[in-house]
Amino acid sequence: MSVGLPRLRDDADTVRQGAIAKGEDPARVEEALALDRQRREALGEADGLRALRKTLSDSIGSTIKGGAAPSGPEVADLRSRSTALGERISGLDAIVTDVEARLEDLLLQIPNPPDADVPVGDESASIIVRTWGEPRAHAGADGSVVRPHWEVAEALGIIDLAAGAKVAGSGFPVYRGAGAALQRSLIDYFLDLHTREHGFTEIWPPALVNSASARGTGQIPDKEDLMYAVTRDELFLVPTAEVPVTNIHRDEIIEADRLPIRYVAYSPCFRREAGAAGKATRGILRVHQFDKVEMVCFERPEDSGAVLEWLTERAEVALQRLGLAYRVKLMATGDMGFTQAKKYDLEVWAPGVEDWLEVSSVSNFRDYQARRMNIRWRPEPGAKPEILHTLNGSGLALARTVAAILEAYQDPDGTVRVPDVLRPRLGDRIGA
RNA sequence: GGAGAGGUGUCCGAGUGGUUGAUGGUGCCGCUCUCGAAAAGCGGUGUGCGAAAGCACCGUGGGUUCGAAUCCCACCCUCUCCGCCA
Repeated sequence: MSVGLPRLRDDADTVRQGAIAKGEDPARVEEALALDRQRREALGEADGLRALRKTLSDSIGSTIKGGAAPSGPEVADLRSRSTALGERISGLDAIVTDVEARLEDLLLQIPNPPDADVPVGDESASIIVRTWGEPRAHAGADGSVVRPHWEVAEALGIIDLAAGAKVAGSGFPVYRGAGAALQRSLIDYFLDLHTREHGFTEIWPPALVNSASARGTGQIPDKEDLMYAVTRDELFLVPTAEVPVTNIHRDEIIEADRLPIRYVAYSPCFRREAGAAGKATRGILRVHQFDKVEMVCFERPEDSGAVLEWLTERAEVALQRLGLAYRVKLMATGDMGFTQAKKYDLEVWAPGVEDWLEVSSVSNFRDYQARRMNIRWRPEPGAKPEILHTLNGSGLALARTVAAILEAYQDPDGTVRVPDVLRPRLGDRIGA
């Protein structure tokens, strides 16, 4: 992903301000502009020399055809001049290659400027834009308390962390019985919701991707440590379905009548999450493998702003149908990451751990991601292709949603009521 | 995993070292003809960089050469047959 060179040249100030707002170094903008000038200079000179060489080579051809001896003095002279040009050209090419590599590297370090309506500041500047539902209190009127999901799950025998640790390692939960069925049901319910009611096309993607795809969505180079790698085959386990699904259209030109393209995909997600254990990682709050249904949109540039709102609402519908209280947070510049122009997080209330858990992140990348992947569209037949806009959002991530269900639907006797929409699939109660 | 065939423009398909960015067909756009359509005819029609001239791009990356879509090497992918498996 990267900021486009034309924008960098024409609108350097916005890019610079955006970098500052996101806490990145704005000096990279000037460095990139300088490298861009260097590149164009060397490229221009090399192109001129190439044109000259082409003329010379052509005249060698026509001289020989005209009857001159291929090894005669006339031809030999042309040849040596052409060789000399070739040497100068390869010298310039080496410069261009080097400058381009440095430029590309530098562009990767310039963040996507945030939209104008994104609050500037660190985490504390993020805004809760709305809240839905009534958060259940941790303690009931009768003095009972809602237990954290790992206690409930263990008592019911539906999540077995120890078994997962034995067969794979810490952070790889085993779901058992009704727990496993709950996973399957949620995936199935979310996919049905988004395909039947929201018009998405279902995709079942590969769970491993090659390095070109990992590069396309920006996991390489900056977030490479996040992924599990199968080095023997140069493949990576997907950290999110965003990676395989967005890459479907890498290096394509899409005709206008095919837009928008909206995919929804389930995939397991694998994340190394090298980091500390603690309160935020207990139970299944932060694991190495979890399941997620992801929505990915390819849009006309003029639509992406409105589609971000729409996409956020699609994720909200999933939480509403499950009857889980949640809040929508508009992320501030310092809290939103490198590649997004605007991002909402959905946080569900978990009364057992007494915390809001992030279960969905919905982002508009504008042209940043699509440029990196070279995904374009043609506004009209015959028109010049333009970079399109991409967005994605979880709809939803399972592990934390499951944690919220186990806590919000918990009864004092230790059993868990099944949310209405899942009852046709699961029955009325887990643990009864 | 083994053997063979092949990767060229929207698609099909020519092209084995010198005006080939690439013949031809097809698709698409425009015009002519027609009441209209079809048919027919004529013209146009790739992408990137560049202010432009121009340069680059024939799976990818190297190499040979004055000059490579064309020759050499490595890799990737697709298809067919065999093997193996869910």
